[in-house]
Amino acid sequence: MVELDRCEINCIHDEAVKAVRQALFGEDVAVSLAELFKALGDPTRVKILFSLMTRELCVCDLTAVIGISESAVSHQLRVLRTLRLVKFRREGKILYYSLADDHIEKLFAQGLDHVTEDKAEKNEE
Amino acid sequence: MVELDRCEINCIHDEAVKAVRQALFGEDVAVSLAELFKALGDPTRVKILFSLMTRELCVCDLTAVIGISESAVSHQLRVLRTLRLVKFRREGKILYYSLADDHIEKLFAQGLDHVTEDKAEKNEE
DNA sequence: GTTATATATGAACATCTGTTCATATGTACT
DNA sequence: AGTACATATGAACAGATGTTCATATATAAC
Repeated sequence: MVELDRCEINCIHDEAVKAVRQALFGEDVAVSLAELFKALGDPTRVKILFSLMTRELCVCDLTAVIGISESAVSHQLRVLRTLRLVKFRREGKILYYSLADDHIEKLFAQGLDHVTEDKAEKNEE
Repeated sequence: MVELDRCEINCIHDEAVKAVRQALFGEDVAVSLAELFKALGDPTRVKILFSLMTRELCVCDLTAVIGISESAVSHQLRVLRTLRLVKFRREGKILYYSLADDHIEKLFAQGLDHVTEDKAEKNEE
């Protein structure tokens, strides 16, 4: 947190700023949160996660479901693994991926809520 | 949806793929969801939104709270506005921004859940 | 050991993203 | 009209991101 005791500009509501700054979580939390959402912020990864909401799948299955290269899927799975959004179990040569926990489903549900509500609101496109 | 009647590779679980493909939402929904999450996937925007969870603030306030340039804040507010995550009201020259609806708070709550749970799990860093 | 299959990974490259800087818009006041 | 202030916006540029291609693992079967 950069401690700016007073900003040059003068339209500032001092008490509000002070209060909010105190309520604001730390830089690390903001970054972690952003990383999580960023991981969810790609169509390919959204499809992967949504696919895994139905059942566990191997990399090949995901390739077939989503329709992109195995390498691309694998790379994206790594991102999701790093952020603990998916886990996997090995069975011979095949790796079965599944969702790491149920947070993702709840996040998706909330997200879909917002998206569909938007669609209804603007009523077009 | 690209209709690939059969993939060349042969580790595929046909029924699973078929079932998941049918359950999978359309390309447009995936993209919309990804766009929403992508908007939440940046530390600056996370801070802006979290700040607005406390109370409505003008651009200057946000600049002071977060500690980045007014222009940067303004650009990010545009992103958030476009995705209907924030709204604003004018009072003279000052624009007061606030959260567009309560979805964001719920999304943040879920996200924080995941992040803090992760932290506890790996128990380090 | 070799070969085949399933997946992972590194490098390369084009595209996207966020900030900065300069400039424009809109509102209030004189 | 003009000036000042709050915010928006466009261009530019560095850094991040996602895919492809080639190559490397890991397991199974021979």
